[in-house]
Formats: sequence, C-alpha cells, structure tokens
Amino acid sequence: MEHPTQDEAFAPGAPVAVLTAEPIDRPLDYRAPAGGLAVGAFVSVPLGPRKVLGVVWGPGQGGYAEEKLRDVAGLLDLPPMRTEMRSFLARAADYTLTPLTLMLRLATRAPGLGEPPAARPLLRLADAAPARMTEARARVLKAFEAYGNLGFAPAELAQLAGVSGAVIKGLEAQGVIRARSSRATLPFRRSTPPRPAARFPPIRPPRRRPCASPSRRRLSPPRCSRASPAPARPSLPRSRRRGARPRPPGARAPARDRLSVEFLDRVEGPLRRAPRGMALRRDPGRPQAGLARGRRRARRGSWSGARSALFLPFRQLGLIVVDEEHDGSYKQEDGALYHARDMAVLRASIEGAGVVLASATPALETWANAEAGKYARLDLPERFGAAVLPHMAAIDLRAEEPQRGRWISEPLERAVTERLAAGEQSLLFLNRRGYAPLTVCRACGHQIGCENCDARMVEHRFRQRLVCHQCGATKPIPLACPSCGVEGRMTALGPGVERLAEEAEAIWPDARIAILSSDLARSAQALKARIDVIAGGGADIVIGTQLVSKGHNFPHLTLVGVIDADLGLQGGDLRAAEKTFQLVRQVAGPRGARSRRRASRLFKRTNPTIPCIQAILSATTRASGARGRRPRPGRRPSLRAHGGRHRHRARRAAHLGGGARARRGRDLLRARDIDLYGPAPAPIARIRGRHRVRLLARAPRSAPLQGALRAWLKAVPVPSAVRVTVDVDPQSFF
DNA sequence: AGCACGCCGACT
DNA sequence: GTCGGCGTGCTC
Repeated sequence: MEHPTQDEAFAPGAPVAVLTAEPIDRPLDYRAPAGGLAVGAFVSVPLGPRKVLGVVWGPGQGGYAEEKLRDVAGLLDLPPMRTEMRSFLARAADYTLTPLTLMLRLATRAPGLGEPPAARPLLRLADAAPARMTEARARVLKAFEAYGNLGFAPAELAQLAGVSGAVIKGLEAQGVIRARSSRATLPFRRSTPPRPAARFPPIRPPRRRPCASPSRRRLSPPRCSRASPAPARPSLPRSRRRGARPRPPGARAPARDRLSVEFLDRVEGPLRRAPRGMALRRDPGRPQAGLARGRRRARRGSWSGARSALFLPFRQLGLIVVDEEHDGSYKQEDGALYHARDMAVLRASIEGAGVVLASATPALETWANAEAGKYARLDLPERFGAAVLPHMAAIDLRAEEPQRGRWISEPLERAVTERLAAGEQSLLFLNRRGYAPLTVCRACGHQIGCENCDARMVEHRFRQRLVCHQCGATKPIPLACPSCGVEGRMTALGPGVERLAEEAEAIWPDARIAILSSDLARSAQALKARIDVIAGGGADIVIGTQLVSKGHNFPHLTLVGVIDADLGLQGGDLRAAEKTFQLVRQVAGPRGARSRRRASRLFKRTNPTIPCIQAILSATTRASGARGRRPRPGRRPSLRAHGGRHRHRARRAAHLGGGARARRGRDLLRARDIDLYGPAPAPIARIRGRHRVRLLARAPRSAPLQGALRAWLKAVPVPSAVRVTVDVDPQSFF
C-alpha cells in the first residue's frame, strides 16, 4: 500500500483508513473526528462492542457502505507513527507474507501503548463434572490433567486443548471450570508480576486543527550531545556501556579501541547524520521488561533489546548492530514469521542507517551476501579474541563403535579422563533432552507415542514420566505394554542427556557431573544461576543440550565431545550442518582464549567424510566452515497447511497440491520459475491433535517470490477450515 | 476478543 | 421437530 506523506491530513467527517492490531488483514474505514486527523496518528476506534487501538493509515478505501462508517473514538496522546515506520511495517509484511495488522501488533505491543491486557482471572478446574461429556470437553479436562490445574487464560486453554472458545465458555457456564484470580500465585508459568490495570494512554479531546500539518514536536536535545560521536559512544546501547552484561573474551561486538579504520569510516557516515543506534541481542526467551522505557528512550536515543526492539519508534536511527547475527532465536517462529536480522537490514535501509551484523560464525546467507559484495566484510584484528585454534578430530565410529547401550566411545573416554586429571572441564554435547527418546515393548515392538501428536514420547527419568516434546503432555511410564499387555518388557532406547549422565557416572564415579537442560530448572533465573555455578568450575563434566551454546562462557572448558553429531546432519533439516558448526564454534570457540588453553573437540560420528564435517575439521579461519559447502540453493519457502482436527479436513488440506485449480496454481508458479513439491505429511503429521501437511517451493534467487506466492495463494482452493502459513525463509524445513 | 449464525447429531 | 454443542466468520 502506498503511503501518503506524513503531512497528509483529513478533515472532520472524512473517511479514513485505520489499521488496527486485530486479526483483520486490511485497514478499516472510519470517519475522522471533529478536529480532523493526520496520517500516522494513533487513534482509538470502535470495533464491534470494543474499542481498539489503531493507526491512521491513509484516506478511506471505500468499498464499505459509507453511511455505516463509525466515528474514530479518540486521538491518543502519542507522537504519530512516522512514515518510515509505516513503510517498514508495510514492507516487512509484504516480504514475510504476514498480514499487515499482525505487523502493527508487534509495533504496538509494548507497554504504554495499546489496550491493557484485561486483568482477567485465570480458569481453573472446579470439582463439578460436566452434565454431558463430549469429545471436545474431554480434551479440555485432559489438558488440565496434562499441564496441571495451574490456571489458564481462556484463549490459552482453548489452544492447549485444541477446542474453540465456545467449549471453554460452555464449561465455564456449567461451573466445571471456574475463573479465579490467581495470576500472582503461579509458581513459574508467569515470571512477571501482575501489571497495573490502567495502561491505556489517556484519550485527549480532538484538537482544533482542521487541515493543518500534524504535530511535529520539538524533541528535547539528546542527553549526551556530541557533535560527532564515535560509534562506540552514544551509539551503543546503554546496557553495554553500563557494563551490565559481562562480555565473553571472544566478544564480537564492536569494541572501541579495536575497530578497524575501515569500520570507523563506514559507520561514522550514517552516525554523523543520525547519531542514534539500536542493538539487537538474542532473544532471552522470556518476556522483556522495560519495553515501555525502550519506547520512550528510542524516541530520543539508543536502545538495545531482543527482536521486539526492531519495532521501537527510533528517530534519526543511524546504526543497527545485530549481535551474534547467526543465532537462531532471531527467527520468530510463530505468528509473524520474520527473521529479525533481515528485518533489521530492511529497517536500516528505510531509515538510511548502517547495519553491523556481528558474528564469529556468520549465517550462510550472511556469508554469501558478503562474498557477493552486497555486504562489506569487516574482520576484527586477529589478535582480538584470537584463541589458539582448537584441535579437532573426528572419531570414525565404523572403527570405534562403542558397545550397545553406550554412547561414549573409547577415544572420547580417554580424552575426558585426561582432562579430569588436568583439572579441566569437559562438555559432552547431546541435543536430546530427557533419558531416552524412545520407549518400546520388546515383546511386540510397540512404541509409546503421544495421543495428540504423531510423536514418540520421551522418557524423563528425573520426573519419572513420559513427555511429549511437541505438546508437553505427560504420562506415567507403563510397566505393561499398552498394546500387548506383556509386563516388564518396556525398554528405553537411544540416548538423552539424562542417560548420558548415567553412563558418565558409571565411567567416572568420582567426577562432578552436571546436566544442563532447559527442563531441569524451575525458572529462567534458576537456570542462569545453575549455569553460572557450572561455568565457574562447579562441575568437571558438563552434559548439555544446545542450551550450553546460548552465549555462555565456560572458561574452564577445554574439551567438547559431540555425541551423535551426525544424526542432525542426515535429517530433513538442511541447516542442521550449519547449526552444528556454529554450535561447536560457539561453545568451544575463541572463548578459551582467556585461559590460553587449547580446546579440543571431538566429533563422534559414523561417517566423517560428509562435507560439512570436513569443513568443520579443516576450518582455519572463523567462517570457513561455511565456505564452499554447497551451491546457493536459491530460496526455499515452506508452506504449511493446518487441516484442523478432522481427518477429512486434513485430507482436503493435502489436496492443496491436487485438483484443477491447484494445478493452475502450480503452473502459475512454474511460469515464474518456481517449483512446488508436495504435499507431504509434515514430519510430525499431527501436533496437539491437528493434522498438518507441508509443501516446499524452490525458487531461484531472482524470482519475484512474494508476488508469486501471493498469486498462488489466491488461485489455490483453500478450504475455509484449512489454514495455510507461508514461511519465506524457513530455518528448518519442518 | 467476543458475539451471532448455522450446521449437526441426540433426543422428544 | 427441537435443542444443545460446536466451529466459523465478522467486526468499518
């Protein structure tokens, strides 16, 4: 959608298009109130029985009976959304094929904007049984069984149980579930205290300003006013200047003293024009406090934050730093499927700002962009974080296969024993939570799966339960086979970190062994504390999942053993190799610099000749593992269809790929050089009881991908119950 | 997010 | 026929 200029204004009574943050994928028309409106203004508008937040997006679109238009309810006391931000949201929505309203929601979710999340009490199970039991009601009760009677928001409960809101409402009306305000007493589901109720900004009466230009406030001068700031000074985020976060020795953020002249040249230009900066950090994985502060600060200066910081209303943005740009948590995986790194690049280009993508292990696409000359590559001076390059070796399991039921091979065992003797720390990395990924009956071969998902249940020995890693459902470990009834033959197959720890305890009974796995901590804080203790030398052998790579520094670590690194490389996930490479580098990378020890890494795998492993082993420069591994694959958007819980709908979802109209859709893509594969059942064809299929497209880099996909979505007969989501650049192909 | 509508199967 | 239960679509 074209944007009018910021100065565009609308007379009282004129139809204006207002974009709300509601799930309607276009702006709705309203009448400008007395006093008129400027484009970009934050307004409150009536929608059905409610009043919702919106942004004036342009002149009325028409197409809706003009006499039915309702009036804009009020003008919010906020600076209007700038043209750059509107344009950013529109282009981001366009690029990711996300409804524009969803993008607006991201930009307005910060506290201090938008409606207060109604402090509605949470629903808990009461003692009453429903008068009539139905399939849907049983699912709700089961959800309580699986997750505990913790209290859920209505929508949350509906989602967990896989039912519509109507079911929840019905049960509530019968007194089977009851609302009780207990938000604050929940032990760890919610880490934030209840929020104050009144957060809706006061609505001021419309101003008498007929068609004048919108309020162009004078900003108070920035607090640290320097004519020509050096990049590391006012431009870098406050948290960093405060030194709130200790930086690992291999830090990759621009450090003032060490930046190359070239870097200064490139960065100073934009900063001189617009001396404000934003730094994106990896997502901490829990709700961000302080976004309201971020909003206020962003208008005047700099801010650092996770993905959500992308949508803060900076003015005069000069530089965006994306720290650890390769990190997977920059990819938002539900709702709007965007990659924060790419959106940072987009935003910077709209704002005329510079971007620094910082990483010791760049993502493939970043590497390619640098190779292609689209990005300038800046290598930090070698001595900066220059660890002695760690020694790496592959263990060929064809020769060194451990005994059945064991996963620590001879050479790895010897290496760990050596480290133990030297008083150094070892890490055994295995990306599988729990004790064993598979529980089978030795009598009949039956495997225990989740009832709601087509996934196998994972044994968690500490919890003494089987857990579904897709939906979280749990059940006790059965003694007798649920299929054939034979007792005592249920067997745990395959390794998880818990089982690996068991093996390690048997081998090294005197060593201090610690497991680092996200499900073994009660809260994010507890987890952090635990990691700190372990990293500080509290364990001799650390057994961990990918959690260990999340930016933690293990100064005593000198050995990393990757258990079954090859498993991830042979699955359907084409990025697995890249991820493994990055992970190992992150964990054992230049961080050893401080201790000046040589870190060695051992790959335990069956076939060390696979190119990725070769690349990792021969890595002599920071990113060479990414070099020359395979030709650029072009772009591979993934399309997923959720068919709902009914099998016939799932089947209809699957027919997205067949039929006459679908064939026309396929031709439409092929005409633009885009191939469509599938549909195939998703690797886990059912999650939470919902069936899913997936299609994979392959497009050359030059193809007009978004337009083609949009046309395809229009041409293909998508049944109403089927939801299709498109991920333009998926991180994994699931 | 909340409500109205209309479909469907169970019961009168 | 009717009614309760449920998913779906609409909201300017």
